Amino acid sequence: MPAAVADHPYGGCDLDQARQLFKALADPLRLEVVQALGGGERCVCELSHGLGLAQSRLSFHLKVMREAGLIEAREQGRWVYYRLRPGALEGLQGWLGDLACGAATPAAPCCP
Amino acid sequence: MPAAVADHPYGGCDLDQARQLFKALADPLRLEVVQALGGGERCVCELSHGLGLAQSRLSFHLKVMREAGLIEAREQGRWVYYRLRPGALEGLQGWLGDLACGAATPAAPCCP
DNA sequence: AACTTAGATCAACAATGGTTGATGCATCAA
DNA sequence: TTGATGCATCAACCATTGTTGATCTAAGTT
Repeated sequence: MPAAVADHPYGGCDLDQARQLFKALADPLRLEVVQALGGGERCVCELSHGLGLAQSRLSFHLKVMREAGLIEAREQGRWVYYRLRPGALEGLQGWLGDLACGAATPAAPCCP
Repeated sequence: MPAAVADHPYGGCDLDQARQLFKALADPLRLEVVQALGGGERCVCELSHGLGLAQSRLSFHLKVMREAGLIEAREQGRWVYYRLRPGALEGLQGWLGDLACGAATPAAPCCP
């Protein structure tokens, strides 16, 4: 089997980073949160009210996304504001771009 | 809460499609397969030998990815060749791009 | 100091997802 | 037609994730 794709031709994040980010994005509730954060920074109570979520449930998912490096928090007094980590999105886009490069090559016949 | 992100400003796939693709990418084994397919079309036996996987296990993951629209199959005689669906990768890149647009906006103070 | 509110964390439970070995169904070769 | 090979599918089991309600801490308020 020929080599697949070089490691980071134009700036995609590494395999494990990508996996964690994909996992963080692989949940409907988290995607809603991510979409909300796509409009800019939001505080937890805003997200919780806006999406109608139990606080504990939201907090759990925020943690998952934070630990994956998808979002980051800014504490201010009694509130915590979350935002998307721009590097994360770029990293994933890059990773996907890296991947797409060679993907159109047809297979050599398998076992001729 | 202000509106988040418009539905498809420049060609990202829709929310549910994105979720399925992210889920399909959120597994280490599947990522290895995807990376292999990044080098072009491969037949199942090639993948199975190349990655040292039990046939049943590989077949399971190929199905997950196929059903998510991430890869597609081409049958030829006794073999089945898989490749990445280019639209899938572009769709995700677009979705991520859509998202990144407004993400830098700072939050209005939450409950002033 | 006593009270309230934002948010994190925890423990118990529920649900989803992945692995393994067996079986089935085509296709090709002899 | 018989036998072998490539791949999909199934059922049973195991592992990882998500949910819920309770509890905890740190700011703010009065």
